[in-house]
This record gives sequence, C-alpha cells and structure tokens, in this order.
Amino acid sequence: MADRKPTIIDVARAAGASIKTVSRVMNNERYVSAETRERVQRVMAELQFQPNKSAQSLKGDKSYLIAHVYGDPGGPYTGQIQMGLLTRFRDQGYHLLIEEIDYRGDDVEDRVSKLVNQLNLDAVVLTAPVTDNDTVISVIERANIPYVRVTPQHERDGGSSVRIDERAAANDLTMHLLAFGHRRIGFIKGPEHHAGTRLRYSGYCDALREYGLEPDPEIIEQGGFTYRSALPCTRRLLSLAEPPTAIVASNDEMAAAVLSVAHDRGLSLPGDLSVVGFDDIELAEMVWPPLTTVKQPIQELADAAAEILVNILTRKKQPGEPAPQAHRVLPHHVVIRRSTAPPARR
Amino acid sequence: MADRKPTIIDVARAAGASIKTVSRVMNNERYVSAETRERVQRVMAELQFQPNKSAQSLKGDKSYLIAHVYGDPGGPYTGQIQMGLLTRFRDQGYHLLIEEIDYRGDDVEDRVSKLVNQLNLDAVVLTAPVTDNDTVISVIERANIPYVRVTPQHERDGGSSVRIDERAAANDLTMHLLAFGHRRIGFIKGPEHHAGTRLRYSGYCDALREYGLEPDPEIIEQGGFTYRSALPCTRRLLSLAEPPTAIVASNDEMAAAVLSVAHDRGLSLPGDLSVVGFDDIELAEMVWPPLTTVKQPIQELADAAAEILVNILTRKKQPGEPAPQAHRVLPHHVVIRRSTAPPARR
DNA sequence: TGAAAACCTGACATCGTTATCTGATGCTTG
DNA sequence: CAAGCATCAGATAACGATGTCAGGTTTTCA
Repeated sequence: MADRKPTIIDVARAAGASIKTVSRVMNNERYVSAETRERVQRVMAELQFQPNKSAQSLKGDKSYLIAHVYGDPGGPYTGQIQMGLLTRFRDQGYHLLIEEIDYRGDDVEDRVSKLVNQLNLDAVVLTAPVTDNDTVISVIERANIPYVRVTPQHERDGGSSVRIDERAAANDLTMHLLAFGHRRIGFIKGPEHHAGTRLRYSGYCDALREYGLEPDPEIIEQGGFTYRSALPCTRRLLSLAEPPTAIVASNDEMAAAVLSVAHDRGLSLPGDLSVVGFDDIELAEMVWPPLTTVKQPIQELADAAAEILVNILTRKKQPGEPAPQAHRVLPHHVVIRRSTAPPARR
Repeated sequence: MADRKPTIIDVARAAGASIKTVSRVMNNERYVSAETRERVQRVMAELQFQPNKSAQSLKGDKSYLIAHVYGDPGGPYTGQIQMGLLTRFRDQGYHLLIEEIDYRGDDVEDRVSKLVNQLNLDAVVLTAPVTDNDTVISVIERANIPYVRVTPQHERDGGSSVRIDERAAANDLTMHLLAFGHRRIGFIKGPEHHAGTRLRYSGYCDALREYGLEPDPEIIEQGGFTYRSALPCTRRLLSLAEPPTAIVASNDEMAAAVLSVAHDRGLSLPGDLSVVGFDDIELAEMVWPPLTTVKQPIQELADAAAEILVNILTRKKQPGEPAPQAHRVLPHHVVIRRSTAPPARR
C-alpha cells in the first residue's frame, strides 16, 4: 500500500460517505447529521488527513496566503511587525508570505502583480516605505483584494490603515525638550519619500511655534533613517559656532548616531546634549544613555492590521460589493529615559 | 466581455494553438517550432497572462513556496537572513513564507506538519533555535522535502547546513583579549537549548587553556541571549571582590547590556573593562564604544542556504532517490572595534 | 392530514494547469 | 521507395478540493 498523503477521497471511502459530505464536515457547513459528522471526523483524525491548500485555492477563491510587502532592508521594525501578524494569522489558518520590493526599481509593478495574481493572495499588509507607493497600491486595488497600510502618510480611499498620530507624537517629544528649557533644538529629518518624514518634521515645527520660536534652517539636517546617514549630520550640527543643546532625530537609529558622535567628542550626556529618537525600537534601550523616544506600539499596530484583515476575510464576500475598509489611530506615548535633561548653564 | 484573469485556454485560443502547446512554451519544453513559440509568447505578453500557481502546484509537485522556520521573537538576525533568502529566491520564482514556531509548545508537530503538507512546500530553511529541533526536522524529513539548517550545533544526515566554525570564532575572540594581556576574563553564556551556546563556550575554554588558564566558574554566568538577561549577570560580575578585566558575551545584545551596566557604574571603557560580543549585528556598531565582535556573515550564510536549495530544486527529482545534501562552512573573522584594549594597571 | 419547507446526501462538473498518449508531418536511410 | 525516426501538435485525463443540482427523508404547520 502506497504511503502517499490521504485525500478527501480516501476519507470518504473509509467513512462510507461521499466526498461532498466530507467537504461539508471540513468546512463546518450545515446539512450533515451529528452522527455522520462525528464518524467523518474520527476517520479524518485517524488518517491524519490534511486538506490540500492548492486544490482549495484553485477551486475556491481563498489561498490562505497573506503577503507582507515592504521596502528597503527592512530593519528591526519589519521583523516585529511580522511577528505580530504571524501570531494573529496563525490561529485563523492563514500563512504569511514576505516580499521585499525595491520601490525604486522599474519592475515593481511586475513583481507585485506576479505576487498577487499568480498566488491568489487573500490580502496584503504594507509597511514603510511602500505604504504610500501608488504603483504598488494600484496593482493591489486592481486585483480587488483587501489591504492594510501600516503607518501611512496619507489616508486614501479603497484600503484600510493603522497608525499613530506621528505629528502629535513629534510635537509631544519636542515639547518635552522645550519644557526642560531647551531653546536651540536641532532636527534630523528622514528621507523624502518615506512616510512619516514630513509629519514628524511638522510636529517639531508646531511645537517650536507654540513657544514662539521659528525653525532655524541652520540646525535642520537631512538624514536617511539609517545610523550612518546621521553621522555627518551630527558632526556638522555639533561643529557650529552655536551648536544646539538638544537634537531631535527622526528615528532611533539616527539618534544612536548622534550619541556616538557626541561620545566621540567627549561630551557629557545628557548634560551637554539632550537627544531624542522616534519609534522605540529595541536599540533605544540598549545604547548609552538610553533614549527618550516615542513608542511605536508595533505589536498593537500589527495586531490591529491583522484583526482588520481577518474581519474582512471571514466576512462573506459579496460579488459586487467593494472591499470594506477601516482606519484606526492608536494612542502613542513618549518614553522618557536618560538621554534628556535640562540644558547645562553656560 | 468579462474582465477576469486570462487562463492558458484564452492564450491557446488567441494564438490558434492547443493548451498543451502553450504549456510547452511556458516551461521551455522541446517540440515546439520556433515560429509557434514566438507567436504564443507574443499573445501571452499581450494578454498579460500569468500562470496560476495553485493549478501548477495541484498538478505538479512544485508549490514555489519555501518556508523559513524559526523560533523565539526572531530578532535582527532573523530579518537579515530573510533578506538574503529573498533576494536569491526572487529571481528563481520562489516565494518565501515565514513561520515562527514555539519550540516549547506541544503543537509543534501539528504546526509544522500543516505547513509542510497542506501547502506542499518545496523546501524549508531552519534557523536558531529550531535548527536542532528533532521534532521539527523529523516532520520535514518524513515529508521528504529538502531543507537547510543555518548555523546548526550538530551536523546530521538527511539535510544540508551552512555555518561558521563558532568554536574557532569564540577561540579567536578570547585570544584577542588574552593577547592584550587580560587574564581574568568573564563569560556570559547563551541559553541551554540554543545552537551555538555550547560551541562558543568551549571555544572560550580552549583559548584559556592555551594560555595555561582554567575557566573559573565564579566569573561564568548564564544568560539568555537577550539584553535584559545579561544585566543581572553583569552586575554580579562587576560586584565581585576581584572583578574580571574583560567580559566575553555570547552575543552582541548581551554585550550591549554589559556596556550599559559599566556606564552606569561610571567605569571608563574600554580602559576599566574590555567587552566583546558575537554576531556583529547592526547594534554592535551603534553602541558606545562600538563592539569588538565576530562577524556572522549573515548575508553569505543566507546566500549559501538559498543557493543549496535552488540547486537541489532545479535538479530533476528522481522518484526513488533521497534528497541530496550539502554542508558548507564559511570563513569568519573578528571585527576589532573600540570596546577592547589592554587592561589598565592596578 | 396533506403540502410545503427544511434537512440530509451524493453524482458530477469544475477550477487552471501538466502529463500521457495518439496522430500527423517531414526527413533520413538502407 | 518503404520503413524508421525524430519532430511537432492536440485531445483528453488527471491533480484534490468545492459548487451545483437533484433526489430522498423528515419536520413543520395550516
């Protein structure tokens, strides 16, 4: 006797029922007597029957696959999002596929299209920096599958989103420094195309204005969200005749770079220089001094994203109806650690 | 006219050929005249035809899906491995599925089995700490699909592996400290079940013995590969009557914890305490002082793993033949940064 | 009590590919 | 020139599930 994997036919034969009845049991459909149901279930367990997803996918419209599409090397943020998604999808029988997209490349459309159409994806999760990439989104929309964007820069029709209020968060962070008495506060921006860059910057500006200050271009630098990119920015800022007494970096990795340069110059931290980051990745707690930052509730964001999708997917899909959508803004909070203090007297 | 996705039948009709001929063109099979082939290809491009993977998978034995199975929250290491795998698989038309396994749970077998059998996986990549998990491996072997273990503790028959010589690497690292003149060198171990923990520890012991020293249990601590786990370890080590002048942490995250505790106590680094890590994750360069560590060539490991699998998968599979295997040991090297120096005179 | 409604069950078609087999053509070769 | 052999092409049957529909049984209720 061959030892191949059992199919629904084997189960049907062994249980003395039709394949359709077995199918009904599998999918918890109506119209199966309790007795038959139990008998079939027993046989399924005995044979260790596992339905073939390819066959289910071919016939039905579900593939049980959800893709996480992101850009750039990903970084720690990406990994945590995936963890959150995984734990939620796991119980619902969905599997997570990951796809890194070079959003600058010219094969973006092709890649995403292959992914979506060939694999019959059930849904897509987008994280930075492709959350706001029109090419990617339009391919997904054309395929008419639900998607969630995590921390997008703009809301838009047709998809769901989860995010925190980045502008308000950057505002809070800057206010924290202002309250300490800082008046000359430098800023290191993220890359232009990245979601969040603009919002974080305007939150910073808003806070300054509330104190009657105008942003000074001399102490505003353009970084790239990476450690390395912020090194030269910091060096320039600290070499000014009148250097800032505090620096707001647009993310934690850049804040870590600020710390390194400051250490290298023998500055005492946070006395000579206060530093704040953004995101509260693990790194924030591991550098010295540990960073004051805004916590991205990554776990919660991933949870919310997964929940939205699961809700949409488990709802019976009506043919004509457009994909439902949801937008959720989660609360943020500033985590105060030891990288901030009142400015030293001159 | 309905706007549904074109199938092979539509292509055949439009090209005036049979579906089998179209199939032959798609798979680059023989027995199609150059003229017919070109005509079919033109039509495929026009219709933007994309073969349905579910159908291919159902009929054939390929699913074009490869899973990365790992345990624990993953960490930065995991993300980088995935990046490496992705870039290699992408060009070959394979997609990467990720699955986090709670290797302590009792549903491990069930989870892995579902993954492998329901989705018809083509191959699996295993990273720590499931590289050495017998339950997981035996399920995969029973399904007779190729797999690669990344940095396993032991080699074993039946699968492939890629790794560096962790024992030799830990040895090199310790020798570096000994050469600086350190004689009292503390060690913080990783968790028991984790691959690498034992190897790194024995490399450390070997190095000591080469200098005629015996490992001293008093300055050997048990950590858990996390930042937090190493904090109390370090506090104890630095509170000893005769504290170590250098500490070898079994990975970079724990080394970062050593730095934090040392900073907190006002020690001057690396003068009062030399610290080394292991893995060379991004963090290693972002802390202060940047860590001397052993570089895990993650990119290369992932590349090698992907290459092995692609080789196996593109080779025609003979029914009876067991899965081929390969074992590769990649070169490592010690990255010397500013966290190590000769011990200060007492 | 009779008819309608709800409940079970199964035969068979179907999804979009690839594999098998069979047939038709042209070209070599003894 | 008949036989043999590569080469090309297509009709048809899988793969393993779900959907459709039809038939039989039981329950409901006017």
